[in-house]
Amino acid sequence: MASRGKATILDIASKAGVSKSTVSLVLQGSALIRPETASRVRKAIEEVGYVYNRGAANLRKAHSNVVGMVINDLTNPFFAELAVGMERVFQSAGIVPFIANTAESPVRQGEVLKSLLEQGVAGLIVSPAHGTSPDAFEHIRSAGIPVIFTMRRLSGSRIPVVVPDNPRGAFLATRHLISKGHRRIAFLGGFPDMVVYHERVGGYREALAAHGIVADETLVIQGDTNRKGGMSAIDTALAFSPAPTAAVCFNDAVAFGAMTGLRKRGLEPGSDFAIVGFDDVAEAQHYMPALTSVAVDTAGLGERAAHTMLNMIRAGTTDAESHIGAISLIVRDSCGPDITEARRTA
Amino acid sequence: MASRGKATILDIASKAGVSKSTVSLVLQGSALIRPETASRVRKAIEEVGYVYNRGAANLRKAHSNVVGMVINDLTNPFFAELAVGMERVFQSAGIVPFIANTAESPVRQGEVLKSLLEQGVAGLIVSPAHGTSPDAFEHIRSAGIPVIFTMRRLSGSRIPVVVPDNPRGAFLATRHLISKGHRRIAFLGGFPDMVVYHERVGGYREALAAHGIVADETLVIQGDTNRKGGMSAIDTALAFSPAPTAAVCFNDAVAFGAMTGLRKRGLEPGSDFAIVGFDDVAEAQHYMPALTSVAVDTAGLGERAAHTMLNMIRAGTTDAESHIGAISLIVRDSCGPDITEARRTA
DNA sequence: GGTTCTATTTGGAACGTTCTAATTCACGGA
DNA sequence: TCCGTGAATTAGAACGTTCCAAATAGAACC
Repeated sequence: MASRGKATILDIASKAGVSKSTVSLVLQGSALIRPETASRVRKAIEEVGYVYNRGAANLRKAHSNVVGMVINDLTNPFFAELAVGMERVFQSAGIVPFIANTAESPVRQGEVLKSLLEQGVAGLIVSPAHGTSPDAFEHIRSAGIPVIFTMRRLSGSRIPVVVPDNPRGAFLATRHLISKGHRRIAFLGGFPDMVVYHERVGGYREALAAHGIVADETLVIQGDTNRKGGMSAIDTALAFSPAPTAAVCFNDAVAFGAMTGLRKRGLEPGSDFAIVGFDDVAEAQHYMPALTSVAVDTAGLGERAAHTMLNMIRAGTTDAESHIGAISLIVRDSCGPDITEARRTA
Repeated sequence: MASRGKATILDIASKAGVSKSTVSLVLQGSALIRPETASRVRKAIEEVGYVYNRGAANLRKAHSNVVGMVINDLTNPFFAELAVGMERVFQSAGIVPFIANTAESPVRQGEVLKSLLEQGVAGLIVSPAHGTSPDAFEHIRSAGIPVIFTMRRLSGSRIPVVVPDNPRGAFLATRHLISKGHRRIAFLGGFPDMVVYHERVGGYREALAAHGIVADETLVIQGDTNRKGGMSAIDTALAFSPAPTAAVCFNDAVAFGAMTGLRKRGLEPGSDFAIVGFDDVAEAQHYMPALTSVAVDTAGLGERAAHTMLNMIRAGTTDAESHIGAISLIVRDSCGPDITEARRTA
């Protein structure tokens, strides 16, 4: 049946024999109205199947209850895990996160952002698409809407950031390979126009330097930060002579790709070539061989970002402390045993 | 600087020296207003950094431009792929999909749905959480909001559905194993309160019957539809005597779990035990061994669902044809070579 | 009975759009 | 001069909420 026009606060007011103001108060759980009246109103609400019109409310209220999560690649399970961590926090604060995917396209990102803004979001948590210009966000921020970057940052931007300790992570990963006896170690994936890339490559170089190994710049191989990028990067790496015996990968996706690439050439990851990943996605521990990776506490970062956002919203500010999350190296099987002196120089 | 109150249509009207009606018309790209005036207005819009208030507009307009995608498990890359397919279609129609995750919890799903409805969505594409009661959605539908189920259906519901041909997929998968010489074939994962489960188990049974194999009901092993579920299901399966030599898995996640479980017991998937998955997620072809799986054309299903939704919105109806997507078996390495008579009866 | 409280309830003006029904203006024809 | 026409613009009433200020009803006090 469902009458075409949806029920409004007015309908339920007349049904309950009170004024619209009273209904509004009940909806907001105000202590002002008499419990008895309140329950009568609630009953009426139930009966007509009323649904609250948040758009109308936001017209009067200062801010909405939705924050946007703008994510550059939803098919990377890493971001899904991040989203899940955030949702937990937001849920209990009564605010609803809407997730939008930009598929790594700045254009798409612009559209998505526009929509979210039109919808009147209270804040934005963003992992910016590759190639984003920083202005876009400064603009939003200076309009008074809190923005947090997560996992990626834009150079020169003053927007608060929640990221893992990338340099340290890459340092630990590299040091691990060195301690296993490797000397020719490649770095696979990523592009120099991402800040994260410099952070991770920086940690890698630092570790090499700290152990007196001269970095061979040809072993730093750029590429897409997904499986495919990993497969082609490992091909490039193995073409050098002498070839590297190990690689630190930009992230786990690249690492999985690199491992597949090794197998294609008849090399077994772990025993023939050591691989370390970054992110420690759920899949890492189930892979064959299980992937040694830098764990970034994804869900924790998500929660942290969500909390920070909550505080910004409550305080009505667009400023916040950035957070650099602790990382840890999870050693599994993909680096194999220590290599012998013979192989090292082979 | 950014003055606290955001600019409205009125501000830009006075700035451009026209009425608010004119501005509104310009915003909607009406042909009524003189191009010269239009560009003057657009200039003013640009200058003040005006952002459209869709909430206010929706108060007058019939329906909004957002549809909700409610997904039961965003960490399953399968759903991310599905979402990506939908987004492509919606984007070009000027409508914005907001994604929300229910983490397989009916309670969470209820909350998410409530929010979406309050936000005034034009439609809902839902992969219902495990344990959802059908009433929840009939309710929404009878309020005039188009709902489509995707990937999963609820028994007894009249809501249109976009799903792969599950019985056929399971049939093909099972037949493939039979043709390889297997006779004791398990079915791993899923629960009988999901319609999909019955569809897939049904296809499995049908294939067995078609080849004159008596189904052993103990080999149909229920469990969670994720990696962990797969690991425990394979354990259960191998405890039987005689043990099965092959398994059809509820989905790829279960298949990956099962393969990990096999390795834990020193069995090699492919050569020692044959595995077929369902969904053919991107990872399937990169796994070791590459997973034989039933491809469901994920992106295509997503596009189909989105198109159907678009039509429903435009036609103002809550009815639509259901769509059963064609499937195909992708044969890779996880079923190994044909088994010998000797092993079959071992 | 009149006052002053307190506890509830309510009217009405926003909020930023859209949309219908005017209004205005310039022009050509009678 | 007056009228009709059509193009361009506009006033003003919605839309469904919130929230301030004000109203109402008892109860308590003198």
